[in-house]
Amino acid sequence: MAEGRAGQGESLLYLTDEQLRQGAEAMFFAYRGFTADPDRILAGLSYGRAHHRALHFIHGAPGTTVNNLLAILGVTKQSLNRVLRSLIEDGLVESRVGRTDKRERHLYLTAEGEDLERELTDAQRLRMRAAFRDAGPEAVAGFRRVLEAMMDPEMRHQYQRLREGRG
Amino acid sequence: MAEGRAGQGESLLYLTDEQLRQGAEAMFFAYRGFTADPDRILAGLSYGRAHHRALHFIHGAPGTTVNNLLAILGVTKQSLNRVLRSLIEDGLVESRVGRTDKRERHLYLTAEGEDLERELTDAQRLRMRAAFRDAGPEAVAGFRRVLEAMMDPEMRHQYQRLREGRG
DNA sequence: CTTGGAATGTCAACAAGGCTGACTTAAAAT
DNA sequence: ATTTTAAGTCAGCCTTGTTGACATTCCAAG
Repeated sequence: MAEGRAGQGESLLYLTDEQLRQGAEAMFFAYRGFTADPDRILAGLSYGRAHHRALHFIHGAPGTTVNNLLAILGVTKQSLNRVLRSLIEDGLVESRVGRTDKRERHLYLTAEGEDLERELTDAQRLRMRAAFRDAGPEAVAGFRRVLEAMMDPEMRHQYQRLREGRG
Repeated sequence: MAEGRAGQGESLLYLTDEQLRQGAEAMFFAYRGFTADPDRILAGLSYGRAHHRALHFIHGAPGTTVNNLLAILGVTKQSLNRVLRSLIEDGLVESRVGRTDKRERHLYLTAEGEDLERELTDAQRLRMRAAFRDAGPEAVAGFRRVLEAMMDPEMRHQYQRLREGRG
């Protein structure tokens, strides 16, 4: 179906069903690569991808609350809690009761937590750096533009807030 | 590729740790958007993302064998089998014994299977089409170049074989 | 004040979908 | 005839999602 419109002369060729199909497959295979390196490291420890995500975002926004993290990660609080609990028990994350609102817990990485975060992120960054270098700056800009357009609006705001929060 | 070299003065700015961090976060948020629409549909039925993947690749390569599918999906046969069994029982997938090699099972979607595949894919495509249109053809080309560079080499071959197999 | 509702976080139990290991059956290859 | 390969099954484990029930804390309305 669709396919339509391709005419026009020059090209909405990147909007054909086949192109969209290829885009979907590219997302699927690339995401596997994207998570492969940290997953390999985590397999040894008794942690999974969820722990990596928590470490990543706590590192990026120290002192964030559980609720905040919930919104970013998009999981239920019960699901996050399990992950957080093991990280806290193992001394990778510190949870401090809020001083103004004692219901809140503010989250920080310990030195040990920072170490693991760096190890995981370095593995991931190595691959991403190579991909970015191979593809070149123009491609990277396009990559980001498409990904941003693909997010749910709410997630796009989260993403942009994080960017701005770090300059 | 190439492009590289962007030059000393000019900008390897897209390779700074902060840029790579943003790239990682973009992947995370975008992948959530990417899977959100089909997930919503599947939630109602008693299927999950794994079923969608199976339907997608059987649709794209009718008659593929179980082993083939295993390689593409990158899961164990036990894991795939659970999914495949329910799809076969429910009449969405047909499994035919190979004529030249009777050990093999060749997989096809039934009419009903095609229907669900199309429903899921349409939902996903709608979002992707909008993202591609917003970002423009240049960006889409870059998007694909970066994703391809991010895949494991083995997966990149799978991806390219699929592309070629469909022109 | 006090009290009731909302926000925050915790505990328990369940399901999906990965995984490994052991084993069977049938067909093909040697 | 023996070994290897393709597929499938059974059992059991782990991670990471889910709901539901509950405790604590805060805050605002009465």
